[in-house]
Amino acid sequence: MFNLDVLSRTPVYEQLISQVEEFVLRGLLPASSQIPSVRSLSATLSINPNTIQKAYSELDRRGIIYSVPGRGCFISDTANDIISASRRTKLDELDTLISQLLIAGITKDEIIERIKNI
Amino acid sequence: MFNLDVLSRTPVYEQLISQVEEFVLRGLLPASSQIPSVRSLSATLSINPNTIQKAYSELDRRGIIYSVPGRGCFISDTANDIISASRRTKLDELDTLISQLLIAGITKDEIIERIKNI
Amino acid sequence: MFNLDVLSRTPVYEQLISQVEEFVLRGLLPASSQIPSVRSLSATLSINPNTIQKAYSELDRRGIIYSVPGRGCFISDTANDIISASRRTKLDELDTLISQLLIAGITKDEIIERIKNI
Amino acid sequence: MFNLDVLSRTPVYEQLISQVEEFVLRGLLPASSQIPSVRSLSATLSINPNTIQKAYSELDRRGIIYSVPGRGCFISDTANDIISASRRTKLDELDTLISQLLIAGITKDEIIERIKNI
DNA sequence: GTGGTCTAGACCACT
DNA sequence: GTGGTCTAGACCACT
Repeated sequence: MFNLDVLSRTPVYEQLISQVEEFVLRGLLPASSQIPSVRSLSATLSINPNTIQKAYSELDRRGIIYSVPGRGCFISDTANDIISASRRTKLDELDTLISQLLIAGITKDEIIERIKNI
Repeated sequence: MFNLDVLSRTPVYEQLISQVEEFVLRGLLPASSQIPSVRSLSATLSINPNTIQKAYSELDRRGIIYSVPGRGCFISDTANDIISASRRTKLDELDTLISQLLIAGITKDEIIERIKNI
Repeated sequence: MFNLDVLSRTPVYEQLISQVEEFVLRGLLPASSQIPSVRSLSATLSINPNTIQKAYSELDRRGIIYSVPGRGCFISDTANDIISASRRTKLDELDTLISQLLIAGITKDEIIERIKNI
Repeated sequence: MFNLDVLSRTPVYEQLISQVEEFVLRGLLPASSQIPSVRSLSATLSINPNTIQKAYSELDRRGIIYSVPGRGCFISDTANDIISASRRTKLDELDTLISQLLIAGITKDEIIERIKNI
């Protein structure tokens, strides 16, 4: 299900969050559906359970999943909305920031070049 | 001195702010030097004095110029530092935001495409 | 709602800013609540829309309201915090400045007399 | 000549700076006049020489005195102007800050009460 | 002369 | 309808 690269510069728990979000947006993880438990995912992916827990805690904090002690973790009803809103907000912030940079005399080409080098 | 395009989508007062900043960064407007009065610039550029005033107020608020009622407007001692720091901060914010967008599953190409269309 | 005195030495737009802040601090304008539109307030108070706009722009710049073109102006989630922090900062600056004045040989009585005459 | 109180909450070096300034403003220490050496003042006042040095360094940094290695420290030609300008600047800052506090809804009485308690 | 505030009113893009 | 920008021009206090 999940495809993590432990050698990537992007932290594994961020990769996991991204993939859960991606699955929700694509309808592969609908509201109320259960996601793998920390322990099973840890075993399947050979990832330290603390890393899985860190990703799940962040998803829970953002209201994308909710955990029921003793039962497991489930996709919330508002998950799709929250993820969509979050991306829209970040893209809006990007537009605002780019506008400010252009006003500050930094060209689009300079900005794009910088992004390519991240 | 200043070169404004009233037909541009970028507001005239923002163009003026940018150009004052640019001149400061290039050393053409050193600390303590006086910039044209609201009225004289209004006449030279054929721009309403209110528009000039709006740009000058913003520059004053940001500490780049200081205006002395009855005397005129002057480049502050800290102008260069403030402008440089502001640009650095904005570029840092850009890096942070791009990282978050990448984690959110938006690709560099999508981001660059969006920037090109601003 | 708002109570402005056009004859006061304090500019009308500053009076308006103060009163919005006061209402926020007192909980009369909670986060996300909409404030009157530029035009409606202009009509109600018989104040030019540009003056209202000036106050709203400043409140927006400070993060106390956010304006959505075409929709209206709304109290931000952080409005209360921003206003409180700003006041605390200004009082701290006052303490520092007073200390420097005392060191410079200016007495408390002279300072208080000066304040009374502002 | 100088009258320092080691028990005061105001640091001794600040007391010394204040008194040099006061003497300059009153014309008791005219331009080019020599002030006591660090060592002699340390002995006369029974103050650690480092404390005297700290005050002199600050006065030198502000252009109020200049030290000639091997000869001693002297009041600069611009001392009086610098001290006067500094006090005027601080009083201007006070006016600005008080105005902002009043706009922020804090009353003169509250400000004066706070100052009395410093 | 200078900057700062304000009125009166137009036009724009956007919801 | 909404906010944002801009023109045209008046009046103020201050240098």
